[in-house]
Amino acid sequence: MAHKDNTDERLSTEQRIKAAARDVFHKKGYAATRTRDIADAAGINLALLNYYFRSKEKLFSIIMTETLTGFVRNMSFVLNGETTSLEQKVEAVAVNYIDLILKEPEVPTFILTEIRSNPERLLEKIPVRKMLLQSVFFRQHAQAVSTGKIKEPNPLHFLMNLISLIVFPFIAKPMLLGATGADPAIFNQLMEDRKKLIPVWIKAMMGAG
Amino acid sequence: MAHKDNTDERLSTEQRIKAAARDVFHKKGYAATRTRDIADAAGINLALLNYYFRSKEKLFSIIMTETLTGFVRNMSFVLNGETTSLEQKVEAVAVNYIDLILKEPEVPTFILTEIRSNPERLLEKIPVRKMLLQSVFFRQHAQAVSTGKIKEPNPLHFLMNLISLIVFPFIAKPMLLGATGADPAIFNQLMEDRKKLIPVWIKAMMGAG
DNA sequence: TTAAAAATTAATCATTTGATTAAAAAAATT
DNA sequence: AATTTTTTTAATCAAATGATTAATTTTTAA
Repeated sequence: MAHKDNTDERLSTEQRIKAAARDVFHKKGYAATRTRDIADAAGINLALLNYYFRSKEKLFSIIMTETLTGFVRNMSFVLNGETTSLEQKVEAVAVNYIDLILKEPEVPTFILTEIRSNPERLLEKIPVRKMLLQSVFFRQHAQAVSTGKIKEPNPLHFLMNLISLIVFPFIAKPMLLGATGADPAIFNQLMEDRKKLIPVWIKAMMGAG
Repeated sequence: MAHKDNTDERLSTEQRIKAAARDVFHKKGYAATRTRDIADAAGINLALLNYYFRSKEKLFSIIMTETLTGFVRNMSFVLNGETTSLEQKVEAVAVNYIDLILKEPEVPTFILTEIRSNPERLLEKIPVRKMLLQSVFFRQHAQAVSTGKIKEPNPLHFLMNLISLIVFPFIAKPMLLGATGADPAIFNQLMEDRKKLIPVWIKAMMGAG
């Protein structure tokens, strides 16, 4: 039986395959990915992929779970901070997520397109519901509404707006670059700017109505 | 040689195939689509697909072009209206696009994910650049900035914010429904609400800074 | 009504693709 | 050093998939 211990050799090969799989899956999605592409990217024989991970499906499942948890973990942590204000949460989410996505720009599109093809199976991997509906964030939002500091009573609009402003530009990046002729460096600078702009915008818009 | 004339029969079959292809491609994307799925959905023999459209690739290209132009045409028209104000343009874009997407909710994700795999080839099909950079919208934005009515000087932020607030919720729909447990009817109502909310929000946020 | 053209189908091909197998090489254990 | 276990590879399989072909049916035209 293979991989029980943790020799450097074994781990290194397995990790190389996972890293390659991550790259290729993120860039092309499950359906367009060929296991041979992953093997080539990892510099290993195709059979090794199945030796370590049994199947494309299983390998994908691992990558997806890790990718999802990586993206949800931080959000969950921020939204449930007991000592931070609503404003501070908005600032933290904006900065953390833009930084995170700048490092791996393909992840948002990857997640959203793969969820399209199998919503239930992917979402069951993560307890998003409880994390969200009973979050400190939602409590604080209700409080701010009752005080009159926030006009829009539905917290989903608030959260959707925040995530939309953060994430969508990355999803639309190819279109934006194609449409404007701007180069990627300019795009990155725009996203950097938004780390400070989005909290200001959110504050202004959610107080309005 | 086939299809020269326009008998109802021929047109009807060709249109059936196109309609089916549209459905399947929109729902699953190019890579995950099987030509047999399209044939089944259209109720025709697989060979007929190639008889009329030569190849999966060519059929896809037709669908993609039609889908893209359908989505860009209206935007272009609104953004270049000479007689409408900036505010009116924002209102029109919000209403038109939310209505459009409510009718075909899979299209935004379809476009954005397919553009990822081939940005140049897909964007060359449409003259977005000129339409955008020399638009009346951009002119009016610059004017509003110089007047001080709008704080953010970069029109890309303005446009990105507007499109983000409109489109992203549809892309994130599966995730949103999974995360909240809400049903699709509630989602649609939220989107309906946003037709009026987004212009208010945009006004408030872009005047801030 | 008959002949030609167009549309449709069943059968089949060739390639791609995920996966397996059997053998070889490398590493670990005794 | 010898043996067992683990890792790696080349070769191959079987199923899926896009596409074609040759024959059949339907429609159009003469």
